[in-house]
Amino acid sequence: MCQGCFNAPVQNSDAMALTAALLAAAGGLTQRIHEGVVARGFEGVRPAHGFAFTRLAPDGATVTDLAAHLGTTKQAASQLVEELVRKGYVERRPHPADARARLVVLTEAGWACTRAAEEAAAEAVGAWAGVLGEDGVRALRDGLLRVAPGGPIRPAW
Amino acid sequence: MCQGCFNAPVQNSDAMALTAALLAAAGGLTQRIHEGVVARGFEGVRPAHGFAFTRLAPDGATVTDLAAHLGTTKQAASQLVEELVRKGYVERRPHPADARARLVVLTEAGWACTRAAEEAAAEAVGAWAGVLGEDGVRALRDGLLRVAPGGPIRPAW
DNA sequence: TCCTTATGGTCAAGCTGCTTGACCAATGTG
DNA sequence: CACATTGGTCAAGCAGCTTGACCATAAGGA
Repeated sequence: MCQGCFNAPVQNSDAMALTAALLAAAGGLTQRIHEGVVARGFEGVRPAHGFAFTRLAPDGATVTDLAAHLGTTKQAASQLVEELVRKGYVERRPHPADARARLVVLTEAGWACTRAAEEAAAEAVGAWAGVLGEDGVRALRDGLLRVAPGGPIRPAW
Repeated sequence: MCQGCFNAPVQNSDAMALTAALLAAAGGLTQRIHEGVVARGFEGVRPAHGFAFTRLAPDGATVTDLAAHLGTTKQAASQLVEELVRKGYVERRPHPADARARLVVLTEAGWACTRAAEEAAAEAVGAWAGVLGEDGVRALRDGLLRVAPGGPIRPAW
């Protein structure tokens, strides 16, 4: 075993504990948000759709933009958009400045779903505030932001 | 929009920021551990295998145990074990107390890979200590542990 | 201008990891 | 000793993604 790592200030077992806690928290939070969205009446949506919504929300985006945001191929992004169109959450509009491109924008249902996800997230995080307190949650968020500034938007494993 | 949520102490946008930071941190850390494991010469391993290793490490486990740990069907767990057997990381031994069951245990290569993952995790978390300090990392870990005690081991989305 | 290259998007085929369903061997329970 | 239960595998199918090919528009240079 690498002596440097073995003798590092942060012990291996601690690192694994942090990793496990991080994965558990992320997985649990994602799950709760998803359940909250479903409970609010939005069916046929997966967490992956939420990652797409965060990119589409402000002013829409092209399929290529979305693919870059999600870290997938543009074919995969196109299929995801097609699915969201079928389900009524987004629609394709002609791009105002490029006849090749198509601007994908949220429909009213898409906006409603996005708001539902925000509510569900606030609810789940609110439960955390009951354990850590408002300050604790803020500290957690700030620590994570400082530590993962450029992390992947769509964790895939 | 739900007024209760809108007026909640933790604002929706804050909740989404925390969620994004959490996902980015988890995704980034997983990615770095994976890269560290690959850099140490272990090929053909995916993060999902690491989740399996953490269950098999102490004394081995049955396929059914593993399936429960990973949150999948036992068929999926069986296929994963088959793959790990092919790659030399685990082996199936007869179960000492039940002739139906088979005990899946790590081989020497499996142990080496587990140690490599621990080293890579310690390395990645060590980099975080450079930003947050030792105390900051500890606080982060403790906060996460308090907030996600029973979260899923294998985040899937 | 025309030709060439780059870019946005889709269609089609294939692969991988998982699921459901069926089944067998061994266990335990009355 | 029947009979339901449990551990495990085989087989088929599905969902989400990838690679490869292709078309339409755009951008840039001679």
